[in-house]
Amino acid sequence: MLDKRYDHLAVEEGRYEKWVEKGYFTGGKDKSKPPFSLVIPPPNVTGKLHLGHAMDTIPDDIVARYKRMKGYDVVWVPGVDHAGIATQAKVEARLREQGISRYDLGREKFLEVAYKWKEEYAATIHQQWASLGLSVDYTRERFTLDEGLSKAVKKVFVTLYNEGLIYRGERIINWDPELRTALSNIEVVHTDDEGEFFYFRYPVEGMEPLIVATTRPETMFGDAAVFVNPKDPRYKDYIGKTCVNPANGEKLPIMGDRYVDISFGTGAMKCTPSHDPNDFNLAKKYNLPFKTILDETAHMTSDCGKYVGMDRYECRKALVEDIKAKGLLVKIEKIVHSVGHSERSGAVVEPMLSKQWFVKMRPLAEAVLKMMESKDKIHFHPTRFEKVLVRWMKEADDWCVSRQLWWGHRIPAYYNKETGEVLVSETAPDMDKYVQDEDVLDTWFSSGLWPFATLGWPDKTPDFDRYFPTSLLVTGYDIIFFWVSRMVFQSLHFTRKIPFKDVLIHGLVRDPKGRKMSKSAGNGVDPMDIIAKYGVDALRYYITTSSAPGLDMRYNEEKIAAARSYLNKIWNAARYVEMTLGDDFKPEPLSRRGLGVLERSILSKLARLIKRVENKMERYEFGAASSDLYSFVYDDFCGDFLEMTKVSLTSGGEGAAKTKNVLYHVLMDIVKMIYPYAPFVSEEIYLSLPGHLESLNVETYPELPRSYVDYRSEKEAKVLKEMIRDIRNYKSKEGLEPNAKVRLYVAPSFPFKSMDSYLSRFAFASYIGEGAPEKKATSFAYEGGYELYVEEDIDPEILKGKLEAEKERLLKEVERGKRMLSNQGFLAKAPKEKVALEEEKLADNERKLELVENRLANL
RNA sequence: GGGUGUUUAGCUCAGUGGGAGAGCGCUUCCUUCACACGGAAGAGGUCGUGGGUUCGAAACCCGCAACACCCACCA
Repeated sequence: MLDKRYDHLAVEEGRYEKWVEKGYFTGGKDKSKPPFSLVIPPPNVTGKLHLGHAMDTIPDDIVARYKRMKGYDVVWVPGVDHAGIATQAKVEARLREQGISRYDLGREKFLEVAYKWKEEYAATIHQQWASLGLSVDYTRERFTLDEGLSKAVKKVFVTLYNEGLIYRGERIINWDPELRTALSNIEVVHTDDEGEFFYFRYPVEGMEPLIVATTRPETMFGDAAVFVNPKDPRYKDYIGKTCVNPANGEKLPIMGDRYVDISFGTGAMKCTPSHDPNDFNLAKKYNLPFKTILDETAHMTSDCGKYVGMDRYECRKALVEDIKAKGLLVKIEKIVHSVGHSERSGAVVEPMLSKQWFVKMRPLAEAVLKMMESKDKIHFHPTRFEKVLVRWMKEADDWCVSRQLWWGHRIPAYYNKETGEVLVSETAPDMDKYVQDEDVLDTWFSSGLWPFATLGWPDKTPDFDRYFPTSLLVTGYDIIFFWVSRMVFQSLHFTRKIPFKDVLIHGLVRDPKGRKMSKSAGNGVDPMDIIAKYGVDALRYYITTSSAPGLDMRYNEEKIAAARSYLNKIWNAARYVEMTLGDDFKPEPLSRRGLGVLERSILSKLARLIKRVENKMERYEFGAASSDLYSFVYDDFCGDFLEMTKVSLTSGGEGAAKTKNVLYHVLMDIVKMIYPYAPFVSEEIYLSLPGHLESLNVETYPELPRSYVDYRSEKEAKVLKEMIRDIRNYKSKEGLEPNAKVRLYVAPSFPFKSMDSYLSRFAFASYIGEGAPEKKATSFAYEGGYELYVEEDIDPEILKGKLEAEKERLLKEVERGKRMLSNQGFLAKAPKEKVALEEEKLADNERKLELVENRLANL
């Protein structure tokens, strides 16, 4: 028997561990079932899970649990991501607190520390998966740095290299001077920062000085030229001349190129080939010299004269002062411009000329574009996110994959110590002769292999054969570029298959004011706190039902409380059913034979509900599915059926037994349908009901044949409900006590006459009769087309007012119906069923109107 | 400079080519034997704005506005 209160702590306690022990989440036990597979978006081993992880994993879990019930062999692969740069940054920060740098430790020692860190956080993540109730298959758990993934990474790197799709080259890359590593373009976050625009005078022999504006004076030591637009009349005569660099007195050629925007700044632009991607291109075009003037920590190199060793900003300040002293500073303007920051360290990214490894994107991207135009494309939900993938694939530049980090997959490239010859190989060569590349790969390089490498690729494993491509991926729109795109092209290239058939995209959880949640802003919410306070089932329900797919949601604690109230409602309904059934209840198979109207009605609604919910679950529309279920639970089941059945139950006998059986089956089906959302509380209820299996985890999804659909019974039940409501309303408005006795007469044609016991119990309407009412009674006409006569006297004025209002309403309805039905366009073009429906409504309203008018006339 | 999304009840948000919805909040009433994490009744909305398509538009199309986000090398 259930406790009086739904206590989420008691309900959740120890349950998950039991499920895992029983192996309910282990896939592949029954290969006769169709496979359904997913991979978890592997969380970074950088810290605790946040609400974003809940958004990733709870929908996965709902689908996994639903699919198991629907008879699929579900495999959900869990795992964690080493998260190269993010983790290394954290580990280094922790070391720094102890006054140690990674260089003090050296590579090997540092990796030991990092592995310990990984173990620590992986343990936390496991705990939190348990708290969230994720039905992942731990027998298949993976880690991006484990042996299998490492093998896959090497294989992919070497193959791409041999195919000419990975190359090593000197390019302008984004350099994080704090973490001292290269970054890919998408790891750079641009923000509009306030800065200064410095206007300097560049002396030109025999002419007016050229005024050049820059936001980055310190890079002037690396300048190779000054450019103007050849179409710019102001500077026509300058092209071909030389000017003097105010920073170091060196002569710079003045050159013309149409790249220069005449309207921007002064129309004259300095060119720093080694520290700006555009300048790099210009320098290549005109064969200008490259000079690197910043080191890996963004301090000035020896090419910068007396400024050597200064930090870039220190240098900027000092240099501007010096130029000002020389009288070559024209002015300083405040500007807001876009500045690139490292996604991880926040440091201002320095564009630097550097030798790095790149993945050649065009051929790989083209394959994705072709796939997305084919019949076998990946289906995104909502579909608009397909455009995000496609756009990025159209624009993707070559991907810089080498990182000057230690935590990650070391690049399988080896350099001959003597000749410098490059050898790229899955197996290490003779290390006496060769030295391995120091760098590791971008963490997304391995994440990009996740769906197939976790299933065994490059080996031909039974899992890979059976479960790949995976069925569904759930992730946020913010990592379509980072992750989804990489998985897609790697998968297409190496397995010739898409990595997943469906992608369900979710939005971000924001704070109540709509701001992004972040640690620094201190507005984050720890899901574990929510779970402690409201229970994980409430959190799961909230996460999956409180917004439309793909849209951001604002964190709203009230909704979590509401979710909890809902679960509490189901809990108490179950408690009532249990109490009602009694100890000796034995569930019988359902049958429609001998059921009363209310039973037939609730089963009819249930049959239709199951279909609707199922359709929505199949389309991953959890919000829509649960709102159907919600109104069934609240209104149809708790509000109407539970209340009404109190009548037939108290009457005892055959009818009561049948009602009990229906109560039991409807509740069971509700519990099964709520299970994917709220597995803990539903399991508790399920196990307390008779006729259960060992766990809901091995149950099947509810089914109720179409033959249970019975609109007539639904209508009859509805009329009963309306009559009760009307009578109660009526009494309340007339100032009668709720239990005032009233008498009912219905017309001989009234179709639903089997309701007297219900009316008596819920409306104290003691009698249903036919024919002419007693003379002294006061009458009122109601929506359902019946009449009520009350024995007590009623103020005729109040009654009149009420009738007038009703008449008013009905007149409008009738008018609307008539207007529609006299519209030739409507009659000609609207669907037949719609027209018929309107005709029926009109007739109904006209009949009611007549009743009301008669009443008024007789007052 | 491109692109996307949002705009619906006081708040947070669903919804969808055929009569405006939920939760919370608010008003009135009720601790009656599942549940006060409850029940009953109720107030509250020109569905951002201007056009168009349609028999019919809050929904579809076009423009506009506000807000949010993404992409892009404006020195």
